[in-house]
Amino acid sequence: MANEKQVNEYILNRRNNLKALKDAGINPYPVKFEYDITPSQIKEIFEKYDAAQLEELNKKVKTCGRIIAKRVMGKVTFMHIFDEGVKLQLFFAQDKVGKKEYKLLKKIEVGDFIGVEGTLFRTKTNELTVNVEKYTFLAKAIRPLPEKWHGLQDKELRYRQRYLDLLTNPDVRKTFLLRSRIISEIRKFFESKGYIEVETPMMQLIPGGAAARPFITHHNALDIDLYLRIAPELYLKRLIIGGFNKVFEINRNFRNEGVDTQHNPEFTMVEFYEAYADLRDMMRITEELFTTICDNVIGKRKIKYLDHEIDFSTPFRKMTMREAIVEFGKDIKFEDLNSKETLLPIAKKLEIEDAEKLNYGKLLSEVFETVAEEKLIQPTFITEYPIEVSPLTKTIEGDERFVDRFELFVAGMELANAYSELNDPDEQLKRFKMQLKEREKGDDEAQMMDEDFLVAMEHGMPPTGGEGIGIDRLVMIFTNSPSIRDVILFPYMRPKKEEKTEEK
RNA sequence: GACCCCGUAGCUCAGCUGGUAGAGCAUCUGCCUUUUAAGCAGAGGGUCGCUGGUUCGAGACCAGCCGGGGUCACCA
Repeated sequence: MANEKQVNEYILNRRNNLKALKDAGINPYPVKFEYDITPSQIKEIFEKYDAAQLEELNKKVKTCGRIIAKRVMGKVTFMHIFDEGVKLQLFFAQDKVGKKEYKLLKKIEVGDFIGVEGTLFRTKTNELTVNVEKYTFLAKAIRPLPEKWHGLQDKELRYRQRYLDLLTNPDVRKTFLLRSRIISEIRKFFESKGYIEVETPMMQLIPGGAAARPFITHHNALDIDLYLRIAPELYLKRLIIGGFNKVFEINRNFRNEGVDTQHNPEFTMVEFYEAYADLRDMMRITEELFTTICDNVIGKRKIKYLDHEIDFSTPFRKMTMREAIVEFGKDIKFEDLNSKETLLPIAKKLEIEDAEKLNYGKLLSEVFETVAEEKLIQPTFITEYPIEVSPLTKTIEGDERFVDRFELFVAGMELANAYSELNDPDEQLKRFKMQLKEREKGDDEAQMMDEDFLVAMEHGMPPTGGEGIGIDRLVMIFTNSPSIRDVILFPYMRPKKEEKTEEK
């Protein structure tokens, strides 16, 4: 991407050095370097040896990395290379590497990759260092790296050029390492319980399983529009019907909605289903999963998140949606929550938009979100969701208005959503029809009818518990990150407008 | 989508009440055999996000646009 405007003195200098290396018969981009030890292994193994021990050991190493600092002192030069988050110092003396080789060192600069052979020793200031005898040029950088001790601060550049962020800001590297370990732990957790990992379509004819606007794409050969999935739910249930009793999927969902500190258009969920399980089982699994991550990845069950201390000790608190409204809402009584008529004045007072247009269940959810959601700091299961907002969930015995569902809240964020899955095909048809009516009323997030899914369910679906957990938000909590962008390597960014480059 | 804040050298940042641009790192030249934010001496580097406007004069003031951050709305 040689942009005319970006050809500046830095790039010119570096290109000149590149040419000088080539002229000296050096391949600036060789195929391979056979190292026998990495900088981090050197630090790990030899940090405990003192100067005298190292001298006696006379340990030869062959290692490599990216140059991040260079200090020329006449006929000796110090460099630091960086590899896998670890810094290692190199020492070059003209006497040792040879006059010609030492002179060529001038063409090697910060950002370049280098391989070295030499012996380990300690400098006067006691730093473990490679006394280089031979070096090999590994790759040339023709753009400079960001400044060395402030790192890259500009948020826009950090997100757009995450590789620079990762190189210069150690905490960022840590966050993404932790993310990787958390996902690995989640995978191990489900596998150890006999779940199998599956992959279901990302491109769907009918985007089901959640209430959200989808992205639309087009298949040219078939000349049909397809949707990027908003959830894998309906496909995972087809697998339960197909006799896989425990399945999970860790993958991306896509929702065509606003972007903020808790929402990215594509985000990662783990969704899992277990035949013959119900909502209580899902609660237990959720508690166990969170404590497993605490124990195996973080090392403790009480963690700091922003201004809060979050305590993942089990059991997590459980409240019904209505109980939460009464607890956190001012002057709201339980009796007020039983009908649209009694809810309306409360909703109006809370300035909920178009409250009179909402049905009972939506109104109740809106009131809950306004009054309680952000106050649910400690892990809390909220249960008994209204049927109107839960078209895929079984009702509670004895009260047809509510369903057997929970959402888990931590630090005021929705982290998980679980159901005793609806498996009665006639009831499911009724629920889809309810959704269609809402859609006709203008709710473009109401769910679409999926007849193929209904046919699957008509073949018989066992009682099933299912759940989805938002991995990005979970990682936010465990890495103390205030924004979802801090836990997604390449978050959504508006494309940069092309600047017209005038010819000169 | 609304509102608030931000955009100055490769990077990190100053720049007053409007008077034609500054520092540190980095780069280039020279010196230097134990430095680590190496040091010393010197040099170069800018479409002040973009486009208009006000003004004798704009990095600064005004308008619009582009990009970013945040709050709210939306997203159960």
